[in-house]
Amino acid sequence: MERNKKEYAVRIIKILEEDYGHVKCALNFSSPFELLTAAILSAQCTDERVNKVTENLFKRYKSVEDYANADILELENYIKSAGFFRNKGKNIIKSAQMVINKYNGDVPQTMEELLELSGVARKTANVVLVSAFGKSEGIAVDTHVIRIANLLELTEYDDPVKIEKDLMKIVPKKYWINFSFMIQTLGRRICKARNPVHVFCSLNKICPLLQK
DNA sequence: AACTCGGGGCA
DNA sequence: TGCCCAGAGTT
Repeated sequence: MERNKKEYAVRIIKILEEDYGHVKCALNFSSPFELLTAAILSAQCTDERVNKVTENLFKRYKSVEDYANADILELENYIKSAGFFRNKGKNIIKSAQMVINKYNGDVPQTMEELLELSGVARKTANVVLVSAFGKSEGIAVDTHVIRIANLLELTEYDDPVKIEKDLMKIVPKKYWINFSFMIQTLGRRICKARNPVHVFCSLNKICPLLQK
């Protein structure tokens, strides 16, 4: 079963690479801490909306110190439209303080350390590792990945931790980074949670949903 | 395992 | 105007 699923996964990846092989992180940022901030904001929020928020946020706050010393109410005002802004504002400031106090101002580069930061769990940590540092200790699993991996019958159930473990067994390691980017892009643009655009889907020849 | 934490887009 | 989208933390 594992071998067949691996071959199936690679087939999917090869097809997706034709359309999405060049795709990178959808979040805008110009430093690791900006990416960390954007990634924290992206919880339960689309990347497009995060980019809208960070456009002004990144003009107002330039350094990790600026975030660590930020007035919570003022910062919250900048990030309101990303939703859950009271949690996220607190988390951004607390994470900035920890980056300064514990890591000398540099965003840490391991999963274990990133998970200690406020507002950072596995999905966000994976995003930071991949896009800020080009490292991957796992596969970023968001709702797009859950939906599409289940749809393609690569995985089952909806526990992101379990899905990530299963995908790490099925997807060859050299594809981990691109797999997330490509699936997320497909999920945002084509294979949406609602009203998927089957005609434009790269996978419409093999999608189990369309074979019945 | 179940709950809380908002706001924006679209019908 | 009400439904749906998108993760982390706490109990």
